[in-house]
Amino acid sequence: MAVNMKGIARDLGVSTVTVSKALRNHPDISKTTRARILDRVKELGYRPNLTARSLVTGHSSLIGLIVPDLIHPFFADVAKGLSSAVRQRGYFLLISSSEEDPELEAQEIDHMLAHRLDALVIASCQTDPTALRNVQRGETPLILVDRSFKSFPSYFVGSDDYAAGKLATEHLVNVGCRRIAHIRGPENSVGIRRLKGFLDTIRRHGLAIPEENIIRAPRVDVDGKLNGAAALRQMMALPEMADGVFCYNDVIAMGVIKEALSQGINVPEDLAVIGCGNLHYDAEIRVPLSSIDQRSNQIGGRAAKLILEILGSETPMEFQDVILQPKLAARASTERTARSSSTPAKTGAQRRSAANV
Amino acid sequence: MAVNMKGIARDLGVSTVTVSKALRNHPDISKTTRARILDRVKELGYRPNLTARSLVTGHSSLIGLIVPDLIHPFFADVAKGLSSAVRQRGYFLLISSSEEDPELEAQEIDHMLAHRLDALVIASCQTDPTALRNVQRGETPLILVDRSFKSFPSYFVGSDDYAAGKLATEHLVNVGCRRIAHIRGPENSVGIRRLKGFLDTIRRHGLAIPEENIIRAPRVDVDGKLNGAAALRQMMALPEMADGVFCYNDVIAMGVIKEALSQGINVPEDLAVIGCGNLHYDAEIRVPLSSIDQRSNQIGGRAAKLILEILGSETPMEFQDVILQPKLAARASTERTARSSSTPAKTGAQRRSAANV
DNA sequence: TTGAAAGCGCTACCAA
DNA sequence: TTGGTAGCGCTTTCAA
Repeated sequence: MAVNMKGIARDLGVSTVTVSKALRNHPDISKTTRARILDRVKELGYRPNLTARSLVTGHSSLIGLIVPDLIHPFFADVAKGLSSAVRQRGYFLLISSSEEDPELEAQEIDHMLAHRLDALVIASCQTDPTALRNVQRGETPLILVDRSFKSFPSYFVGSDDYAAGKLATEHLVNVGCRRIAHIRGPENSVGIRRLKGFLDTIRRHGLAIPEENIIRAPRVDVDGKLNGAAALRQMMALPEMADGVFCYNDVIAMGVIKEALSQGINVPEDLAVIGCGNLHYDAEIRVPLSSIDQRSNQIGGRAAKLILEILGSETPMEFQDVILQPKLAARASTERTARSSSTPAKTGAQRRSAANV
Repeated sequence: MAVNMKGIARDLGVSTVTVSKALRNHPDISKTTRARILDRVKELGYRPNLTARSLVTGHSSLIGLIVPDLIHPFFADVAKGLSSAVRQRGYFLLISSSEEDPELEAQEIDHMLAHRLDALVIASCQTDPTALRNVQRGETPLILVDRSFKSFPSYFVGSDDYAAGKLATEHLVNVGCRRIAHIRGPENSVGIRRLKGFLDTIRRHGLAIPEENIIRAPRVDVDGKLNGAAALRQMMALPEMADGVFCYNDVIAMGVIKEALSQGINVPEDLAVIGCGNLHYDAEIRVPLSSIDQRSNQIGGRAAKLILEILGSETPMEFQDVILQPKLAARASTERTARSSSTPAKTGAQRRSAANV
């Protein structure tokens, strides 16, 4: 790798400029010269130093991606889609995880920008958008994915979380649930919108929502299973237990199902459960999980498309939101025939004693 | 971001050299000068251009990682471990997926090297190591993970696949299996060593291995579930069906279990099933899956440690292998009391008709 | 303690 | 069609 353009130029008795142009298929190099140069390049296994090129051209062919968790299948999906879409245009992805820590995320943003990225994609865990605002002050286009911020206009690619909440809740109503609970997510755009979709749908159907049927689960994306189980126990402690529950994500839903079964509550007969994300947990779990597919596999690709547009446009482009429509994926965990809401419900206590027989 | 050292130097009436030194805590800058500079830097939100720095220093603070699949939980684990370990030292990860395509992998290697990485980590899908040999000819340290190559010495971090095969098979023997099948993986170091661990263990116990009990599954890491199901049907077609099976990975094992249950074969009573990888599929599947934990969460961290050693060492370091020892994770899919091998076995045909009753 | 000069490997610009 | 010159933003070296 110690070989550089100067060396090749010297070997062939041409100038570095000629080599440079030949390598980039510049039209004003003669066929024979180009051939000579390419031959030598191949012979030496030479590759132009992209660091040097970046310094001159001002673009790095690097796109940054910061996600809260690299292992989470949703973000892995996003990363994969983004990576494969930009690869074809010669970009690489600089990936980093914020571990759901706003402070760490801010540091990583700062560090990434020092690498002079051509674009920065973030599924941000910030509670307020100050750090992101700083990015926008610079010259690196910022694309938010999954999570956005009120009163912070930006490019955004994500799914319609309000619609997700609506779809899930509507589905529970359709299969006959009348006392529907929601295990809600964090105080970010995603959690808030899913909750709103839930509430509006419940209201539209004239159903009641006792305050205590909205359950708050901490750290939903990390300890989901444990939190789901805990949330279920919380639900059972209520005087009138729900007959359906919309869970913020699939992992929580799985925790709910597991705990329900071990407490003698039948899913879906006693409790219909639906998650959100549709993240490959479908097939082998004991009760295949109904979920809302939020198109995680498309988000990366759409973000890539948006980035390429932004980078290709001469004049500054206006911010835009790309909102993907979620889709119901109904499976066994909500598969029951609609029954009348007049069926008297067992209380949590009743259920528990039934389970202990 | 249009701000650079020259600007700061001009503003403060010092030279760029002074600014540069102050930023890197060079000892020979006076306290007051340094303070003045750092103040101004903070005021402007200035960050040194790492591209320019790289060009001069010759190192990029970039580490490349190429894996066959970004979504595969094993590689996601590796990526996460690697990323978090090198982050603290100021490195970023340039990540790319080869999609299990050797040609594409070779291209990506080439492209990555053009970015003048400080190290390159690959879970390679090459069938022969020529492309990797080319990397070693250059100056970028190459670290293989998960998969290695015979007669290609290099730095390597992975788990002991022979031991994994041995552990899994030993466990099946211990729970009473006597006709043990293996759904084998690809013709790479991982597949071959797990197979060898399997074969040696079977032999050591004086058990028979009819040729047809070693089943070959294509594309094990992509269509695992389908292939697992197909492999099970293949097993059922044999005159004497196995009573235990060691599957190359967890996803195949899940496919086997699913198909077995739907064919009326009880797991683990009729067929004990063990996978390999221990990749978070444990809890909610119908029959919790026994597996071999291959320490995927440690591989990235160990690779990082090795890289930092290599980069820190003045003299060229010798190649070394870091081999992590796998561990049995026994769960329900192999949980049966050892029974005598004299129990007559149903044939696949008999089982099938039983299932159709 | 500070800074002038040189140069990392490449590309842009303009002249030949 | 070719190439000399300048310079991207920084660090290194060495002289002041």
